[in-house]
Amino acid sequence: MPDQPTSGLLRATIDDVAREAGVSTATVSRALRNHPYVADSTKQRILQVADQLQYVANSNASRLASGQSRTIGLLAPLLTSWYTSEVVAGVEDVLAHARFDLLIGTANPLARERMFRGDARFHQRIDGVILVDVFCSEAGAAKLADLETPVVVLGEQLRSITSVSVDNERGARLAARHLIELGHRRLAAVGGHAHMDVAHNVPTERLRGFQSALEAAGLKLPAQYVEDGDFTIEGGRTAMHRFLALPKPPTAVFLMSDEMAYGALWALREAGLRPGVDISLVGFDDHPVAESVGLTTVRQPVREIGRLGARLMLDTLDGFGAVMHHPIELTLIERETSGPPR
Amino acid sequence: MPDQPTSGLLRATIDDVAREAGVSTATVSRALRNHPYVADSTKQRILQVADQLQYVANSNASRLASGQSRTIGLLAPLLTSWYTSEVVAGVEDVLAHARFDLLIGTANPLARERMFRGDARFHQRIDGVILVDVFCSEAGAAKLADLETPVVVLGEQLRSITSVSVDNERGARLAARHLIELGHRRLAAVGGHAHMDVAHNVPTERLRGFQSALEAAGLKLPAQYVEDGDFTIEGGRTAMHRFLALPKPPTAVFLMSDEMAYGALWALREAGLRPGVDISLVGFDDHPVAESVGLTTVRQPVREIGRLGARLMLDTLDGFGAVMHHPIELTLIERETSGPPR
DNA sequence: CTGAAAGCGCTTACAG
DNA sequence: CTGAAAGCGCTTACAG
Repeated sequence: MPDQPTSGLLRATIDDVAREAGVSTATVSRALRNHPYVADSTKQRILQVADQLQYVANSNASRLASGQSRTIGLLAPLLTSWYTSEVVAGVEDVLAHARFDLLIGTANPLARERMFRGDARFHQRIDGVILVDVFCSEAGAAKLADLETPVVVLGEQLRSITSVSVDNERGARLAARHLIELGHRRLAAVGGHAHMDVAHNVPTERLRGFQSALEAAGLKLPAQYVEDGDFTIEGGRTAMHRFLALPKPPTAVFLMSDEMAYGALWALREAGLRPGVDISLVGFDDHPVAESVGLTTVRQPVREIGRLGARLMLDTLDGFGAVMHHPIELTLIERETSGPPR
Repeated sequence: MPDQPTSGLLRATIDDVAREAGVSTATVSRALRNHPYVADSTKQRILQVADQLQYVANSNASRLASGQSRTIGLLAPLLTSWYTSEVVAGVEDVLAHARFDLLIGTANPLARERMFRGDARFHQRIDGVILVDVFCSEAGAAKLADLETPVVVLGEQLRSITSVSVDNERGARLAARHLIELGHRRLAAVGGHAHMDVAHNVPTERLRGFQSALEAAGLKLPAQYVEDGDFTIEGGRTAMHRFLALPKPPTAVFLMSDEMAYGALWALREAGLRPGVDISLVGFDDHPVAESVGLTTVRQPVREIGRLGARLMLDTLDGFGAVMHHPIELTLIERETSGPPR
């Protein structure tokens, strides 16, 4: 039976450990946080007593005393999308293990403004900020780099800030080339976020990549073959219906998210058309449901992106890790919704 | 320009507000937290100064001083499922607005044991616990009710503990009756979690309801018409393939989650069978993708369940809210995967 | 209705 | 390598 210097119902405090180990609380504090200059024998004894008493430092007290919040802020334009939830899950996972809290906020214009301005009251509560799909560009990144608060950007490649992103142009090219190789000549693309006040580089880059692959094959992308699908199922459905209503509909469509592709699949069913036979579809993400509907798609390891982002933030706070860009691999997964044109 | 008694870069503290308003910090603390016995004029002045200084209490300090952690624990057997993520999103939403933290844990046997035992060290860090789909039964609930820590149970109807749940038997009956009315006589069911060490009432209740509806119609549910789909896409696919391999396959299948239904849809496509024509399918949840694949399903407002659970917890902590069960409405959504048998 | 003061449980210069 | 002590920013009996 472990000794219980206080009532069995109360959590052990640092004083309990200090008393039991016959040292001061300062030494306990140092020993438990691996500070240098603690005699090895002392440290061993403290560790043992702490373990015996099942001592865990009160995080409110240690944060108050140290002035470190151990809290990371995360800003994203859309919190409810599958993509963002996955990223957040990855971030949360790593942060929780490091005993950091996560403060999530929407990247509305006000929050962005505060970020770029380096609003002290905003920063004082957090040790660092992770930006998910918040369009910065090099100009904004330069300002961010000037702040006292460490920033990690997810979804965009930046020079002056630690960032992790996929090569969107390449992903779109993968999709386009696949369809071109199958023999398609009339290709269309569905993006989104054109209406959002928060600028978004993702659809822009993907469209550029898609376009460049078409051009390389001597093909054109007419304006009526580009639609805004709002990155939602419903948006993808509407976009596909628009294509189908065209005098000369495309034979293949690239949708910049799997969710939009589900909407397109829905539209095809409504029109009595067979995906991969009458019209080919390629998505982007490899969402959990994609495999079951046979969707050909460009896979990106979303949760991994979140995990890596969190780790980079932790490294930065530890003083490790230089500012650099971390590219993430993209893979084309061929399934049943893409096939040769009729 | 607002006065800045301290450097513009530092967050205002309660002392700044007290000095500026010409009162003591005790009065500021009371005024800001709506305590009684603060003169109205004093309160107004303090509120104004606080607003001007953009004062926000340091939560570490207030939690340390008050001894209240303002943290709710959440335990669930499976954290990565869509269902749990939705519940958590609902809980988090309400809790964040109330400035409560959420501590998420897996409901593994150890954690459960600590719960039921009322382990002090576990409870000392949280103000309350929300249990999501952790099987308790009345016996376990009675023990939980004895703890000092408030508990809210989600997913099971209990007498001695505040709980919110859907009527699983009724939901399954809705699905069965719909299929029977369409003319089906050979009905099958896919559940899951039979192998989990954490007992699970959900599939049990749904199976019971399904069975009772069949019996009421003079039908039987043979053992080979019941499969464990593990509540995953892959599990649903495997289960459906087993049914199809039977000498006399069912003409309609009830899957206890939409994700399993996606797997069943996949299996049908692999077998060249048309859902709603060759075989009818009914799911459970109304997952975001369900509508786009035309899945007939029993809708439950999952995020709402999480929201309500969190609100009940907050009410309990405030001393409001009696122990009671809160039932949630279930609706059958008829779509294209269900139709008359061939 | 209000204030002086103790205390929450840690961390961290400072001195030894 | 170690300890005494101040301090982090609040809350809350206690006294008035």
